[in-house]
Amino acid sequence: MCGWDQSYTATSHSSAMLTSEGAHTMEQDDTRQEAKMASTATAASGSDGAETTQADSDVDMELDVEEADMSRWTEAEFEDKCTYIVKDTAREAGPDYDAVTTSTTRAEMSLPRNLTFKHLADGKEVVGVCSREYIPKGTRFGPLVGEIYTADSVPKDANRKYFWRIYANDEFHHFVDGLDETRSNWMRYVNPAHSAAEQNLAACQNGMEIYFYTVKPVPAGAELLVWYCHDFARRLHYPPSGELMMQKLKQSLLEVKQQQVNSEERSAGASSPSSVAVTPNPPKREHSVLSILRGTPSSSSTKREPSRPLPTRPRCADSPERPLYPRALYPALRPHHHIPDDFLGHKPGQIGYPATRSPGNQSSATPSPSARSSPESSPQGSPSGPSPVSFYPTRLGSYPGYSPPSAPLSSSFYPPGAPYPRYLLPHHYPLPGGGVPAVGGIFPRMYPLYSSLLPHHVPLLPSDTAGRPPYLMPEPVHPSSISSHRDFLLPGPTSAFSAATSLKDKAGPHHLYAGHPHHHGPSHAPSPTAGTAPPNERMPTKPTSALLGDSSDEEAINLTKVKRGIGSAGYKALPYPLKKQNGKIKYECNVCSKTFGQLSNLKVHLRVHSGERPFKCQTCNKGFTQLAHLQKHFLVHTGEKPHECQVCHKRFSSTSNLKTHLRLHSGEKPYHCKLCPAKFTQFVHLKLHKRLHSRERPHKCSHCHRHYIHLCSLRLHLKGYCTAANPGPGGPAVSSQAALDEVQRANEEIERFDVSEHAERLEQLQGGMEVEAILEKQVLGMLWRESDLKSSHFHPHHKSSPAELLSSAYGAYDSPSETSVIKMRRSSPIVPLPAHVTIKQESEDHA
DNA sequence: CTGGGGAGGGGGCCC
DNA sequence: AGGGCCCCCTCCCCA
Repeated sequence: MCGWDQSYTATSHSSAMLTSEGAHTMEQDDTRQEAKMASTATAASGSDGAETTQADSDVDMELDVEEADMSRWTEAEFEDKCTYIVKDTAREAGPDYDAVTTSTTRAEMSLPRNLTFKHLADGKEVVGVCSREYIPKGTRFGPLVGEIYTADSVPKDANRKYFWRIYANDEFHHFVDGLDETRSNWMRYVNPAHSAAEQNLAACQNGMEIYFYTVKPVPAGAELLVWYCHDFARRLHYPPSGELMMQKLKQSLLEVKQQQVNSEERSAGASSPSSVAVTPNPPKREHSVLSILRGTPSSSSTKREPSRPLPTRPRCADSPERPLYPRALYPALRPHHHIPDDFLGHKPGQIGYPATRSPGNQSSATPSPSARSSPESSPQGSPSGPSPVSFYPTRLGSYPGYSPPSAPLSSSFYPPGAPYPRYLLPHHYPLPGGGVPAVGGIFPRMYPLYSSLLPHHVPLLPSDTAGRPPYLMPEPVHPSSISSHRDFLLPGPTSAFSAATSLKDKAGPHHLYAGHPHHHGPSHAPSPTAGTAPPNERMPTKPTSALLGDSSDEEAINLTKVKRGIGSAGYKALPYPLKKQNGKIKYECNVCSKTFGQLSNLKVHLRVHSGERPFKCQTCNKGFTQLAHLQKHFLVHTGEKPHECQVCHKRFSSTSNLKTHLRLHSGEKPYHCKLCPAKFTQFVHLKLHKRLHSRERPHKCSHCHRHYIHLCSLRLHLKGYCTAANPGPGGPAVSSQAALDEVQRANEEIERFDVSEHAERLEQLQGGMEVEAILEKQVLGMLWRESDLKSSHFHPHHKSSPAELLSSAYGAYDSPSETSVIKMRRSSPIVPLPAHVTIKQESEDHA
């Protein structure tokens, strides 16, 4: 497949000089096509395989996506099963757009809107990519964009930090270089995952492109951290996780240390730090190391580029034992650099390799940690900071050097112009002449530890590749044959992973009234002022597809559906999980698990998660998820109020508001306060009212959560109505559910009493056990009576509540006579209601 | 603080 | 499958 090739630290790929990595001819496009075909075939066999019913496929697929361990997925499975596609934000300028036209690079501009960059605290430098919103599992980002190099076209001074290898038929095909921010996309900024736990993206090669798939839901604000998918790692002989990688690295370091000892014994001609990395005449030991590591003679490997079997990773398939990141080690080049003993002394990982192996000039494919700025993964130190040893604490347990420092990032951490040389790791495969390639891509940014262990501030210079014939790719090539399905990706205004609606639906924002902010062009005609045109001229009627094909805003689409749409034979899986509830098929939302009886409802619902608002108001440019909402909204501008109250002839713009209004006439107040008799016509009013009851309640029950304003209330509660405490004498039995219900009701009544003026007055008048005894008696009496009256639940007449009883015990009951000195502020909490009135009980008990 | 209205969002049902 | 319509709920503003 491909890899993060990182061998050189040159600042750009401008040079046409061929690198040492190969003097081979470039793969032909048809090869890529073959690769894609092969990939497709693999996908078919790796996922659904045999014929299944559609329903089965759907369910299976969804189960796969939701529950499957994606770490075991093949790249084909990722391609087939992932549900969402997030496309890059389209470039604002033309194809020649670059940093000249704006201070923002293309790479930054390409960031999907559901993502955000992580910057250094004091700078603009991008050090990572975070999610802006929840991103569901199974979302695909990509493809990776960058300069395309074949083995022959790689500039000799190319900085390989951001190199990714594209393979065709298990043979190297070309590089995608994300180094140049004006030619790459945002994916270059994604940091590598240091562990499987933190990994939320899996890098895959689908066709001839690199994609990142979410392997777990990514909550808003979380940093995207990528690691190779299983296939990817396996083919590169990389560990399947960051942890294992670190084990490898550690072990490599051990070997490095050994080699260093050996080299120092026999070689006194150590190169200077700067020259070491590019020493054209590598020490002999490197040769042997390479041979050991690769299981092939380094001499041969140095002459071939990955596209050929010899030097490429695929070629290493015969030596599975090969260290995964041997190339990350090049201590021999830096005889004096120090490798912390505590680190080196660390027990090697399980995936070991012969200790005699020497890292030599091999470099690691691990990404640099440049973007790791989070507290948990921030890069260590700065080029001029403390020693690497001190920079890498032991946070990662067995990978001490791996853990990020607690020290905050400094802008100097990533010197401009110097693409994180400090964190560059040697490339995996050997270079001719033993040069030390800088690592790049994601991995080079991944292991600060590594670089920290390298000679201090030694820039990793390009290996000696002079003399190679220059080869220039005409343009970054994105094998179109591979990503043909992307042609079906259509704009989605705001979302990164819009639902898998139909292509038609995905064709673009239904942009009737105003230009979408992200759309550019003629469609952006100024919208008329509200009310200046007849409503029927501007009233939203139907979504248009005027912007169909304008992918500028498209960031997501249902991958599965797209595939089906392009005729992927045999693929029947739906992008939506199917569930059966009461014998009916339900469509379940991948994000929130909400189910819908109709697929169209789910599709509309998915806009909630995706943020897609296809229906735009031309007047105010506000977007809506549904046309009906836009239509309703439009009344704001027209002033139209189609709904009239038949009682007072007042008009309303919506039926909902009319209905609320009608309660004023009917007297219906469906929202009742549980703690007092207050009732409201609108729920929001009840909510506001409830704040009144949230005042301090100093008398807390030591057995349960209840707390009261008045001590007498607490005492009453403790008299036997605290289910957490032993029921007191006379207290209700709590052994049955019915009894529990009784107690619950009693406690509710006590609470009502507590917040009532009765409690206030009673506590002032007297108090003590005598009062409580009376109150309790009344409560018990209420409960018994209530029990007796259960059969006549809809007793038309007033039914005494505990609070009333409590009050009446002191003559405070606010009976119609209203003679008592203590009156309830309002009427009784329980009042007869018209049969047609629905009481909307509060669902939650509150303070 | 209460009460009324405006506006928007989500979802169900039917065509 | 998609669109249309409707309802319910919620939030906000203001008197």
